[in-house]
Amino acid sequence: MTGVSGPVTYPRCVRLVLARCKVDYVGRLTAHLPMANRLLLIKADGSVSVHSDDRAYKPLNWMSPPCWLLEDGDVWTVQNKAGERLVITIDALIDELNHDLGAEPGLVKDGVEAHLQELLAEQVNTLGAGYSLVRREYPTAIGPVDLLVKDGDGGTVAVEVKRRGELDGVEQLTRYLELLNRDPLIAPVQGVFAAQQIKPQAKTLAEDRGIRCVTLDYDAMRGIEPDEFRLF
Amino acid sequence: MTGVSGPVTYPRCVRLVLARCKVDYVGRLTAHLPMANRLLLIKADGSVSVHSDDRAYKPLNWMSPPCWLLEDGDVWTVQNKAGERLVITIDALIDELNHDLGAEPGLVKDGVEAHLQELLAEQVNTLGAGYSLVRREYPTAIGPVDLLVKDGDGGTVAVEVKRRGELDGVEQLTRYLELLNRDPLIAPVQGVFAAQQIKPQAKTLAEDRGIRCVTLDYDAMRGIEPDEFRLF
DNA sequence: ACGTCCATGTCGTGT
DNA sequence: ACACGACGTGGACGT
Repeated sequence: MTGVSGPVTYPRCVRLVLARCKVDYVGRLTAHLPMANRLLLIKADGSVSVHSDDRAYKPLNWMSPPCWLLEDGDVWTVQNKAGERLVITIDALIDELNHDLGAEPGLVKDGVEAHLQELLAEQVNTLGAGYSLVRREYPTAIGPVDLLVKDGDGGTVAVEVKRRGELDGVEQLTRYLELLNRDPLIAPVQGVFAAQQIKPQAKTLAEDRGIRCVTLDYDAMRGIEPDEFRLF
Repeated sequence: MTGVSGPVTYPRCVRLVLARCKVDYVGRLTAHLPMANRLLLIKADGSVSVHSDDRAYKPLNWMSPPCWLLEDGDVWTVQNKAGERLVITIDALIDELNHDLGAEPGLVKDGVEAHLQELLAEQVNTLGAGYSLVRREYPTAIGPVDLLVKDGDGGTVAVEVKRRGELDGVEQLTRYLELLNRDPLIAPVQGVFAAQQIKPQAKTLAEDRGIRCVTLDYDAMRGIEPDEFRLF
């Protein structure tokens, strides 16, 4: 009805609306939803998502924060700074539920790539006798190498760590190796592709390029003391 | 042409539950959510997702269909065939809302990569005078090349079409070119990287590898008749 | 079932 | 702001 201007504070409330509506999105692409019953989920972060009763957790349409919802009668317009627009036209409200959920303590994860890398950094001799860590996230012009290590003979080795080893990871390591091997101060650099699971194509491509593949056992690694402690 | 997924009828209801709960996921990784108020969204497709009041449309935890929800008192266990488990322990139910949304007519999209590829296939002379289409999705052992075309001199050209041109796309085209150029019947094959927007690094890498970069204007292409019609 | 690739990917991190 | 890489990526499509 009336235009809203100035700073908008979101109610600390999740808002669930069941409504018969149609939706149009114009942004990175254009998309249209014909009139039908849907769930509109408006979160305290300002996000709006339009759900049907399928597609798992993915909405049919959505707008991510930061964005702004303007309710003008039965036309709800959600817009972001980039000019993307989500226009929801309400034909009929079916039901609505609001509630303040309070603070979210946060999700705790274990077993992501960072943990693998951390464990392998502590246990580089998993890769071979006499191996030692130079550093994690070794910086290069095209991004950091997961682990830079020395083998038993003092040769340099670049290690790419993945949970799941696929083609992309091999390409990534290949780019690093190309770059590192152009530097006469550090060349020659060998490559190691280390992952919990390595897809056959990735293994083939890697070995075709002279990259050694190592399969990691996260549970075993988690149970093993760091290299330093094992010296005693 | 249009991304229409036909209407699907589900017999059940969307179920919205506000509850104080804790959640544990054990599967591809392990994750834990301490006790707090959350939105549980159970869809007719069987999916379960646990939302806080932020994170845009992404749930904190979820299980995708096909999966099965077992409610045993205040302990809800969702499980899939791979043995991944989501255990939701309910401390208190706050509110609940159920409704049969009925059939979803389906989302219609316009402007995805497939449309770009389709338009460029009709207008290959955008790439150069005398260019002609051999075929879309030209099959190779490592996947289909978006467009295979002939240039004005009868030389073969492999085209990779992207909405946004990034490094991955260049790597992808490079793999195709390597493979195609090993086949004496078709070699030499030139590469063209065509996208609505090409990132500077992708452009640099592509041109370093002798791949030509072409920026596409989707709106303009949509307004242009196919090559065949323009011959008259 | 596996491989490949697109996605309004989203999200964090470092520059 | 941009670039880069991880993600329980998810999902579609082809073999």
